[in-house]
Amino acid sequence: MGYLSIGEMAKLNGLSEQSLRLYDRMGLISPTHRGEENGYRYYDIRQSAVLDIIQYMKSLGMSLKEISVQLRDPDINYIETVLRRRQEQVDGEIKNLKFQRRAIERTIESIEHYRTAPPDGTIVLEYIGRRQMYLIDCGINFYDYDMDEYERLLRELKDSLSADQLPQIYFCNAGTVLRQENLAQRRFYSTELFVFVDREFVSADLTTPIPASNYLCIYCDSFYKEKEYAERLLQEAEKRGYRVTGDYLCESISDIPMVDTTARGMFLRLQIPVSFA
Amino acid sequence: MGYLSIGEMAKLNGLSEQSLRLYDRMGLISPTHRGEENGYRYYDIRQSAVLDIIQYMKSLGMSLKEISVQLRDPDINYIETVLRRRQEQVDGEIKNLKFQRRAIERTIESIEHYRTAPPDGTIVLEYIGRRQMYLIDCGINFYDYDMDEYERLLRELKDSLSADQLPQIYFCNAGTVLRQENLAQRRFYSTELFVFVDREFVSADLTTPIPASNYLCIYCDSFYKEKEYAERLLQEAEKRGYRVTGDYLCESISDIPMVDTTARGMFLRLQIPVSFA
DNA sequence: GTTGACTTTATAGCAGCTGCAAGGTCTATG
DNA sequence: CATAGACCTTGCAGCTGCTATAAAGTCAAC
Repeated sequence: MGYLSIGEMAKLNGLSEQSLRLYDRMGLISPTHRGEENGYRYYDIRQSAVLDIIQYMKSLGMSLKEISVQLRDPDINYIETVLRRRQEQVDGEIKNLKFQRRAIERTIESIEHYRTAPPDGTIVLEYIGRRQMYLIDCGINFYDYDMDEYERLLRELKDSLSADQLPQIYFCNAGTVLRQENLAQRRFYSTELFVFVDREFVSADLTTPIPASNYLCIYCDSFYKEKEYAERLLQEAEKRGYRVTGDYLCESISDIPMVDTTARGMFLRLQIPVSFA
Repeated sequence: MGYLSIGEMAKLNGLSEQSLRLYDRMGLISPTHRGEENGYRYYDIRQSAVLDIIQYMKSLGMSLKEISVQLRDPDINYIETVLRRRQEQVDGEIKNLKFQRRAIERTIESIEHYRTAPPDGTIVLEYIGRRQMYLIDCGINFYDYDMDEYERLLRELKDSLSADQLPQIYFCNAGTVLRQENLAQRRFYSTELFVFVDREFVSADLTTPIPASNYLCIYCDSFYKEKEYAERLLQEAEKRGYRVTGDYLCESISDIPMVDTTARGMFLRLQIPVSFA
């Protein structure tokens, strides 16, 4: 009495007939009976318990092969090991997803910023809140080189990020620092690259805080105009009677959507913190 | 000057040569040059920017095909849509993983419980803290039927769980309730199945709280001994002069590791809440 | 006896790679 | 100049956990 055909068993347990056949072939679970004449698979409803276990083990990230080994020769210690391994893995995945979640927010904000950004060459005064940067010193003055070398240095930044277990995703918001004293003397010398990161996600000893301030900013759509525009920025600050209060930043805005398949699409916001006095 | 071979490009960007060749074939990114004679791929380091974008898009869950479309004909609005879609997806995944994380903890506890559990037939008094159960009324008195029907009802519970968007993973901790008044009259009539769930993860209106209490418990290794053991439990309570203060529960412990490939491996803890007086 | 729902096996495909084989090429050293 | 060893090319097979399809056989109901 009461055997279930493959279709009934599948429906009852919410999986496909194909999966049941696959599990049979892989030795996870075979029907208790086979039709003598027709070769049909007939399952006992109690085998649902095995399907539950299979499902559970799958959710633990075990492969079908591993599962079949466990079903054949169950080892509770092994299961416990898998559970603990999986627990750590899940913790890691949660952390990653939280990173990613934040990075996506950041990109959306960045796109909005890009959309509303003034055209190339515009100078504006903006208040920018407190930020946190992840900084590396690459030991090479990139102003002496061109785009190629800059790309090479970006790779270094990228490697450094991943060495510190930070998600690559922050990488879309990179930039460079020019120290206040160098800028004052029009000396384009800098070896420092950064990405902006989140204070709440990245440990404090890896990051450098940038205080909130009013910034005099100029928007720029090419890597090659940077020096010229920076000069304009300084002149404008002087004209307006602002005092420069910190380091100059060259921030790349919305790197991602600016796709140019031969080179990095650039939209930069060059900025210097200023006070009025 | 300075073209990169496929190996250099791969190393620089932390992916395999095979992947670069795949991306070429799929039309995501082709080397700017090809060796005339030897057919070698030569990349421009600036193409790293494209690889960054590809990586970013991949992390957004886009397929290589979608990515190639976007690279060919970028649409910032589409990107934003993908970003928002991905954001929701990430939120869902985080929620799921938190569920899973908790369920794994629960299973590990369950295994530990199983390891230290007394042998079949032992009666002990245990304090059990507050619990939360997800309960369904299946409308059928399962004491009138055997294991087959019980399996069928478990499937119903399972469907109900997934209809309420709860993870199947809780399913490993199922059990049945017998109301106090029925037990008192030795009337084995119950239509209620449950799984234990977490208060913090499952909305309150889906769950029923079980207060903390001392429970007189008997451990049982077979479905078929339940009635007999429940009777023993009642007699023991009487002998010790305890008063039954609530519903009887039949809780299955560590369902998962008890693998018997023909039927559900059972280890039950039958329990009645009692007070002394 | 026919219809239509079911079953069987076998085979191919998916995505995003990895790995291998067979063959050609580059560069450095002897 | 020869040769070794690192590199490159294409093409094909394989991985996982399915899904989809085809061709053929079976069952239950009318």
